[in-house]
Amino acid sequence: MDDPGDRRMKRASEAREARRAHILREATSVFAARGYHGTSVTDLVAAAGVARGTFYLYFESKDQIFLALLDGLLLHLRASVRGVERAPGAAPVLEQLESIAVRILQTLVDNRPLTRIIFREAVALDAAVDRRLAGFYGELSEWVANAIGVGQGLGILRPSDPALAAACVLGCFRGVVQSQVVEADGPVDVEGTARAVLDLMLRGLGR
Amino acid sequence: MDDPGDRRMKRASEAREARRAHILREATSVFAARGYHGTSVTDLVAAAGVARGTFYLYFESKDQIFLALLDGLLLHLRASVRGVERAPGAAPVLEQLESIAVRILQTLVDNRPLTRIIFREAVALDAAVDRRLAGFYGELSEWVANAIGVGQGLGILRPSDPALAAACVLGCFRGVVQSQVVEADGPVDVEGTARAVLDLMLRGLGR
Amino acid sequence: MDDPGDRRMKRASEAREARRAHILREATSVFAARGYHGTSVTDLVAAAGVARGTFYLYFESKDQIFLALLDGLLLHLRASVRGVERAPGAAPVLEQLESIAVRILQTLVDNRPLTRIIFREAVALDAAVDRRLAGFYGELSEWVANAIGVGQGLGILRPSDPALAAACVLGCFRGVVQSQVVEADGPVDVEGTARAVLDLMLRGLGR
Amino acid sequence: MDDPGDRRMKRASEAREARRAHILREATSVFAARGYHGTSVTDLVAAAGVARGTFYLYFESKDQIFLALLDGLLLHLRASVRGVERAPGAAPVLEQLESIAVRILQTLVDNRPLTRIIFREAVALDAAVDRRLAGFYGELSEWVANAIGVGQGLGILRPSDPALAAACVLGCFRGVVQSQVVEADGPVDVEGTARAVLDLMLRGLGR
DNA sequence: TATGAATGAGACTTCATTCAT
DNA sequence: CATGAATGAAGTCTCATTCAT
Repeated sequence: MDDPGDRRMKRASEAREARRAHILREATSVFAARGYHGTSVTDLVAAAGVARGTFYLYFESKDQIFLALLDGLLLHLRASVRGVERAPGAAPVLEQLESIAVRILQTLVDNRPLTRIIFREAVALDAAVDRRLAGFYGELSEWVANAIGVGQGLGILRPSDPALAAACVLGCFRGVVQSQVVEADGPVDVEGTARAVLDLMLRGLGR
Repeated sequence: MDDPGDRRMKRASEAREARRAHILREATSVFAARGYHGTSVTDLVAAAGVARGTFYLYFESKDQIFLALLDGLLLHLRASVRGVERAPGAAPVLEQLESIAVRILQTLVDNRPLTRIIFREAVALDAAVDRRLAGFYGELSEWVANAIGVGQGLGILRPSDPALAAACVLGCFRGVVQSQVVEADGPVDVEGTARAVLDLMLRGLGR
Repeated sequence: MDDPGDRRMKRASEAREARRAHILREATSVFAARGYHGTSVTDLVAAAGVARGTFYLYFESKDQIFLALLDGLLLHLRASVRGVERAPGAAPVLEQLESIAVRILQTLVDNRPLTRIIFREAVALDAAVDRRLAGFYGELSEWVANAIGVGQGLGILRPSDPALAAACVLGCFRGVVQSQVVEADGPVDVEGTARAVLDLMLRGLGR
Repeated sequence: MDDPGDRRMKRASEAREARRAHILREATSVFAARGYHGTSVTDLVAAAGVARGTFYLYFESKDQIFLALLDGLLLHLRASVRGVERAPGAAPVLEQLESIAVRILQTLVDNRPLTRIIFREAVALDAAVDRRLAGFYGELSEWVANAIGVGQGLGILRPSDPALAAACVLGCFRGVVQSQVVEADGPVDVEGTARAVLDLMLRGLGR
């Protein structure tokens, strides 16, 4: 243990990781500002302050760095979504839902540039990106549909097609994120917004 | 009348219009299949079976043909959105809303390939296209927010931030279109879906 | 004689000639205003008010109409250049030279647009144009060199290399035309200028 | 000093300069052979033996490489034109004029291909090129007219319109260059020609 | 590992010329 | 003869990626 060769390798590997992270971070801003198609590799290397060749030492292609960016956000988002606990002593269901909504919204606010990229460029960039996003969205839909189903089973929610309802809920959420996070530029009242949206979805506009 | 010169001109003009329509129609498929950025003028002329130069006889540029496509859809959509009538003897408000929702949904279903492009590539296509889409979305948001405000004034809807509610409603609708029209490939129960979404938005998931 | 067929053919031929002349005349202005390369066939047909196809009924190509224009000017110029008469009773040699200079200058002034084209576009447009202009210039050089040789033989001019002197004389003339006819836009004192140039060439700047 | 980084940078910079010069040199031949308008970027890269993109690494456009070529020549020519010194002890005025003429002629002979292009394509190449050439010609005219004015003031030259005389002188010179440098292909007796032209311009053909 | 010059496929657009009507 | 829509070769320029140093 403590072999100098290992140490050197470890340090080198850390340096490598740091550089990769640096390029990725800078790329986020550039992609957010200019869009995927509006960004050239020249822009990316200029922002990161590295040579063109260096870029390809860390990322296979322009597609791949975009994919890496995307994966970073998806990782955060996945961590924000947790199953609703029904064990005795667990927090009330509504509180749980609210805290999930808050966490997701917070993650998106914290990663505003990245969120903008994804919301603006949508899909159709690349088959790989497509699959990634579609996959995540699919998971999310399923999770929401499932949660709705459970709620209906518990008698908390009224009967309706869970898949359609999930599409509605996600779309609604998406719409709010679009207007508050993507288009607007100011601070977001994460908790208030999450609560308002949930309230709207649960009780509707009517009465 | 019945001057042969006139007749010839009329026929020429018709032929011109037909050819333009043909190129436009083929372009829709190509754009839908390959995306806006993935489509080159070469693809467009190959699909339409005309020479490169011919394309430019009918459209100024790749941007312009896409804009023409988009404008066609926006025209239909705008026509689908009408103010709610409150004159005595007018149809009940809910029915009116439903019929608006049905018309919009139907238009999107009727123009599925184009709808797919727009939903998939979202914004960030082109400055001009961007402005067009953003403008339409802005109008729509305003219209919905306004309608909600009116509803609240009439005591039909409960109080809430109309802008946020509008973002929710549009997002919700968008989410449903995404899942039923863009991602799915089968026939859509336009009326049923519209009714279900409206019901959801008005009464919520709860109870 | 006076066969109606002949008459019809003649009239048709005249009409044809008139139309050709019309296109040619309009082309002169366009070429003068935009240059050879800056002029498209579209410009030419627009100026003449005929269809694209019609243009090709009268001229083989864009090159050929330019050549035709050129030939028109060269025809005029050639007519202006005559041998110096030495027969007893002929006008004094100097007077003859002056009148030649005046005639050439006048022709160029009368055909200002065309003159501009030739002076500005020079050569290198097309092998045919090249040969035409080079041929005319060669003839002119030879004629001037010959005249100088004759003058030297008569003891009117001092000895010098006639070819070099001819290049000088023509160049000098060309320079004056460039500044007075091509670049300037006002009226030209043809006689005064011709006399001044001749005087300069014969007696020099010195003393 | 002698930092390897510096050395590498210097070598790279030299290599860059060399390559640029190489492309420029080859371009001269191509332009001379095919004319400005007859030359495509494809021709230029083929002649230089570099890839399409490489060309644009060194020159902004076809216009710009031609401008660079032209600027090189104009630099030389401008350097050849100096004011006539009248300080006591300066060389006699005539000798000074002769040496200016010799230097200009020599520069043109040394850059025969480029001289040919400019004389053959004349103006109307490109707006920027046009302005450059017209500017230089204007300067030259002014300089000559001014020199003639001075000569007239000193009583060395006889009275005449300096502008017209300048046009004559430049045209004359131009004519000689055209016949000896542009059209002919053999060696040029630079000194003899310059002396002969000056003599002709000063003393005229007459007597 | 880092660099950045070089590459070349491919994008968009123009325009002289043809040909069916 | 007249027309003008159609053609397609050719032109300019960009940019993701490679590779010798």
